[in-house]
Amino acid sequence: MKPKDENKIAQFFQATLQIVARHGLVGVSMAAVAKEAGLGAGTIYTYFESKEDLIHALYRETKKCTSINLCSQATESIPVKLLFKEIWMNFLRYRIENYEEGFFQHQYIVSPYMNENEENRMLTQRMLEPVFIILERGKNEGIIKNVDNKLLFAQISGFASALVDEIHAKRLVESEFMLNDAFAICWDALKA
Amino acid sequence: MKPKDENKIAQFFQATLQIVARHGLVGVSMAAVAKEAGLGAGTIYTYFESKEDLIHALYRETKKCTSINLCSQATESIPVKLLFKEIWMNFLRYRIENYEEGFFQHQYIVSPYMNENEENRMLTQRMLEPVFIILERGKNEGIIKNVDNKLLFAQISGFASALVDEIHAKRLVESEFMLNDAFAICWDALKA
Amino acid sequence: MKPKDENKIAQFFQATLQIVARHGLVGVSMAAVAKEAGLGAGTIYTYFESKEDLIHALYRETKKCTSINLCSQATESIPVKLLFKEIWMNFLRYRIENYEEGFFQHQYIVSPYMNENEENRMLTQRMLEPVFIILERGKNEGIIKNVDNKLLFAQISGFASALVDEIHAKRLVESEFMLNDAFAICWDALKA
Amino acid sequence: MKPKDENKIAQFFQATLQIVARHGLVGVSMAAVAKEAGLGAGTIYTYFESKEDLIHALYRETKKCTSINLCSQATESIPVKLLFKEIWMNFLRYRIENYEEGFFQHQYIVSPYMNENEENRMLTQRMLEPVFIILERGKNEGIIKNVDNKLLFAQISGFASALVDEIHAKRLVESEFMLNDAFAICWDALKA
DNA sequence: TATGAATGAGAATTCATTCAT
DNA sequence: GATGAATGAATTCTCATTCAT
Repeated sequence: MKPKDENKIAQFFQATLQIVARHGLVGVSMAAVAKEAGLGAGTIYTYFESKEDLIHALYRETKKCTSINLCSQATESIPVKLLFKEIWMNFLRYRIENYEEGFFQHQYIVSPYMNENEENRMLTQRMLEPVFIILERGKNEGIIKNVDNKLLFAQISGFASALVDEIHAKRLVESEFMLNDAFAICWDALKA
Repeated sequence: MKPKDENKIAQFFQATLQIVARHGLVGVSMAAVAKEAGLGAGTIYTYFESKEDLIHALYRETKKCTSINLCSQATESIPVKLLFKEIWMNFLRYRIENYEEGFFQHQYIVSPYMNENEENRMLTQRMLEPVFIILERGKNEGIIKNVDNKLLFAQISGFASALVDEIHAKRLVESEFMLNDAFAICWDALKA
Repeated sequence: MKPKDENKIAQFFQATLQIVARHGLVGVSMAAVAKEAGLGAGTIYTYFESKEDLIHALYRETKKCTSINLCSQATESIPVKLLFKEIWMNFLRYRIENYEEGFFQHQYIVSPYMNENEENRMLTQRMLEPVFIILERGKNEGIIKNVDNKLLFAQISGFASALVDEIHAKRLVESEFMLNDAFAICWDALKA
Repeated sequence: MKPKDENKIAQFFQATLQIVARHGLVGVSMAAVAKEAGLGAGTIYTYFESKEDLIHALYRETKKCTSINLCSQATESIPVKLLFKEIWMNFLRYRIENYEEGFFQHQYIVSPYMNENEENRMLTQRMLEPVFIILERGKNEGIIKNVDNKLLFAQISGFASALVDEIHAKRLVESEFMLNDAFAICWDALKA
């Protein structure tokens, strides 16, 4: 992959995201991506070695985007609950705003692609660490249940995903009020 | 004359489930299903009109299996929390035992298949109703948060799915103890 | 082919004729023939060695039927024109009445089946002979053009086929009057 | 970029024509067409949407070729008989020279393809009109039988087809002499 | 470098034929 | 003998990838 034109890479990423949103990861064909991007099919191979490479790279890219938009303002001095709430709200809002990214990530994780790519599996783990650290802080302060972090995290992420899906499907209407209810549920689940 | 062998349907279902577990819904090819089932490729078409038909039918079948193993012993006289816990535990245990079924269902739901099949979309909704009824009972008794059922349900199902995945991936070890912790988390989330 | 049940053979012939009439020779599948005949697919193989065998046998059968219904009343003493007209009218009426037979024969002749079957090619030639004999008589009497019989015969058969098609398609309406016009055309073509 | 090569369309048309000539319309498989054309099977789909599309397009193409080689020199001032003879001879010679085209057209017409394609059915009708106009002129001048044009046309086309077949099969030898005999037969049939 | 035409392996499906019942 | 389920070769078509322009 020769980074001749960063702009084209972004075009291919965006095109792929759109196609996945419309037809799932199964619906991604190189011809479709090229058409959606308004570029030639052969051109994809100037920037990506293969279809697999494109998909894996897009996963890394979206992961990076998510993390950048997450913890930016968070500092250590804030009380655990407030810190967690800020991150939680940031995450929810980002996911709602950028539904395609999350949808793609989910399809990727659930697909054989994820299994084939050790690097991205580790990346996925690494991105959870900030949350694990907060959970540890909460446990030390005695305000979060003293159980396996993975249990707590399953609750956080599972609920968040299901919630975003409901909002995107318009079965739940996004509002400050509703998100506060949702956070209350999440926090009660974690609370010692 | 050799009569249509209802058993073969089960063989094809099982084969499909195995393939989905190994290679995802994308990995399902009629040739692969036939091979896994130890039968000829053409034979599938004696029992299913098309690949789509096979997949949709398998979804219906697994949904039926899940529901049968869920609420059987539950009666109205039991306290809400106990009733809910029984169903929750039944569900979790069934999903852990029959991981492939749940994995397939998830893949089906996030795939274009689900969208194409009105009947199965309605079936999916219908199977949630028992849980919604319990949530209503809990709200009436003032022991469950008085918020939109869909919010509560997102928590229940999202957490359960994530939990089952962690257990299947052996990142969490199944035990009565751990499941009790998990249920405590879930119930705290719902509790008023 | 064991002639256990002549009746079943007739059923398969009739079924094949119907299918060819509806979907052409291309539309003939053993399953379709069996279904139309109301018999099992495997049963066909009790009476015919293969699909090819069925088709070739049906051609022979229809040829036989045509010839039987053609010349029956004709005798040598009748004047050539009257004799020819009787046969011509018999043929036309038979073809109109039994359109499927003629349609099948045409499809057969035009298909690779005909080429593969020396026997049926010769049969086809043999059945023309009575007409050739009449043409010879007419030439000897000086009332028919003294040109190659094949030229005359191309006119007779080509016109007859096209005519039957027009009548079957209801672009021409069958009537004694019209058939007489048609015969006049045909005879003028042959007449010295 | 390699531009779409209009020449390849001609290659696929020619290949299809050859295969139909050898094995009939039934013998046309996309693999066979590609092989005969010396191109990849997938390439056909760059130029045609489907097998059906290829066949229908080829029919239109051959019809266009036939008509171009037919009436070119014909003008209104020529006597009906001469005009008709010129067209008739042109047609016969073209058909003999380009037997595959006519053979394909015939196979197409008697196949289910024709029925499925309204456009080509209408095209077929439209191409007959010039002949119908001549027949009308002949009737007005009292030199052609005053009967339904479709009857006259059945004679013309049926005879012509049968004649071309005989010549192609070498049962009749093409010669100016023979063609004149043949035309005499045809004209006598039409003549009042 | 960008393009999209060309390729052929692989997908779903059909169907003549066989064979267990 | 009759049946129709089972089979796998063959068919149409798709699509990741290559390559001539």
